[in-house]
Amino acid sequence: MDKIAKVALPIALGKEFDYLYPQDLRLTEGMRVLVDFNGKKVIGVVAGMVLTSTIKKLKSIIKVLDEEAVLSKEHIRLARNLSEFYPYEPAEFIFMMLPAYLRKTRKAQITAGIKEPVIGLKREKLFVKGVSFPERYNAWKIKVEEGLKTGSVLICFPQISYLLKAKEILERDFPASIKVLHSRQREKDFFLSWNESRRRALILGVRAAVFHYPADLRLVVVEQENSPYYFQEEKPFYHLRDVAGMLCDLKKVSLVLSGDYPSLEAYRDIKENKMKIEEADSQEREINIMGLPDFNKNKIIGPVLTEVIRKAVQEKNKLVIIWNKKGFARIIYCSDCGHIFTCGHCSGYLQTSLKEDEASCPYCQRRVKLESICSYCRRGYLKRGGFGIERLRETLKKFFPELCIDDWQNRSQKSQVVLATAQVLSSLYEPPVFETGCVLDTDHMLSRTDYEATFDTFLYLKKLLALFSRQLYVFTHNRKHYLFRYLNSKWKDFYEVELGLREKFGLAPFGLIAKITLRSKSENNLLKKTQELYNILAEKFTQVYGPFKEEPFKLRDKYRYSLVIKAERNSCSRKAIKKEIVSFRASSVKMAVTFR
DNA sequence: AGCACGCCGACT
DNA sequence: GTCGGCGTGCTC
Repeated sequence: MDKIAKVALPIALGKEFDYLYPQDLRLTEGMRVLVDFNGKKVIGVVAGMVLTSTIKKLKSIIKVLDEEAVLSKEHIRLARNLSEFYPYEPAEFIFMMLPAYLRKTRKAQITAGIKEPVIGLKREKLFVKGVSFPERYNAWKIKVEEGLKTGSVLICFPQISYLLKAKEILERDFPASIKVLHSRQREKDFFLSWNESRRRALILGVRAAVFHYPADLRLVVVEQENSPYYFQEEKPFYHLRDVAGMLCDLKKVSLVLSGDYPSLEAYRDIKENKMKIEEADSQEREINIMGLPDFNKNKIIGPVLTEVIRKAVQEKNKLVIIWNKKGFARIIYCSDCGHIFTCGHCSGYLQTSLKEDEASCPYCQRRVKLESICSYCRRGYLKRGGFGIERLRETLKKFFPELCIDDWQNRSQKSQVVLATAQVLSSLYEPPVFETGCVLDTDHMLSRTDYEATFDTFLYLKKLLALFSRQLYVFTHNRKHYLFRYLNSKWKDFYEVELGLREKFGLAPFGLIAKITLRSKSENNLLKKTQELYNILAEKFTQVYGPFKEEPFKLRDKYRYSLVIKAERNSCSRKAIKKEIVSFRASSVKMAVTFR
């Protein structure tokens, strides 16, 4: 008698497929198999075994690729839980859990994962708040030590550079057990590291490492929990915070969130006593808010900035000016017809760097040679508009020819004024190197139209504050914005206000915001389809908004519209939205959904 | 998802 | 008449 395996395939289909296998074959869940699917040989992962099937003509498994299960039953459980939470199929998550090296028909010696019995493990959810990584690390280091006594510990970092910096510190305390998992490793190296991390390891990983956890996991630490890098920006969209939470619930192990400030999601959990907080902070310093007169909104360099620079130089303070706009000019336009140039494949404006006669598209990174006359009207010449950081530096040099002004990358002992974009934030794990900071682009951040703009600006300014040993100046034309009322009070005061607003308007972390983005090469067809979907959704949900043009509207030759559903934040809404998305099929239109 | 099949309008 | 775009159904 043959038995039947339920096989997950690397195809976004809402079900697993049944295949026969001989009874005497040693086959378990989590093993890779080669099967014939629709006339093609594909790799699948056994997601379950059954004795009967409703399908009459079953095919047999061609070949079993592993002797040892690559994934545990629990991994498959987690994939199933995730597919309840997010609008994707278990198979998509199962294949994310597989190291890329094993997505091909490679024979691999896999270490058996061990699942030691856990006796009386006390479980906790904790937020550790501290200004710098060393400060926070000192607070949760003991928990890592404890975890490693009986099993493995996973620490997630927002970026690879951050991970590598932290590794230097962690190596001093745990020299033997560190394994690293990130996307810049070669397939084979990642696989080897993954294989070695299957027992008694301290795993340092980035976002996706959460899917590669070992069976003997005892603790998950999410370092710098408020980082936007923890949200995966492409399909399947997910947030590490959610996945880590689900993983820890499933494995019944502790979760430590670590950061300078909590996300609003984490803060809500703290407030509702679902999570404890430990504050390792030293005293907070003040941010100097420099209100600017309204009449010269377009001038970046005015009397207030000039005064701040003069004062810093006089007091021999090193000054960093932050302006988060790359390059030289932000737009290129014709002096005669006024046409603003795009790359032709996206609707975003081309930008230039000082040195080049080339411009580049901020969305698709395509480089375009600039002609001397306008290719549209053939009359005008090309003009450069807007301020990128390179142009700001050139202008400042004209104002202060006697000063040594450098870019962040080229800073030296001699630099008196340094110009930087938000890249300075990636040096957050280092102690402050400059005395004074000066943020010029706060208004740009605040003018973003999404509801997270104020909160993001708060974090942006607080993070910048931590970089400077003496003071931080923030320039704004918008002095009356509620952010500035709370910037220097207790951080919780701002969180309370922000949380109150989110609750009032049904936004995250209270309401559920689903954004459905549709894209297609044909603009008319796309709008028609988007409206069709709107009508379907409007029947099922009370709050449906759109169609909205995405920014940029055209990206890599595809136009993009989005619809937004506001619903209650529960699994019921998630399921209902997922159901509608799956059943709406339109050829030539691609869809993606994000939950916030 | 990928592919085959069938319908229909456009164009040599 | 035939080419191609698009909707529909199916894959164990």
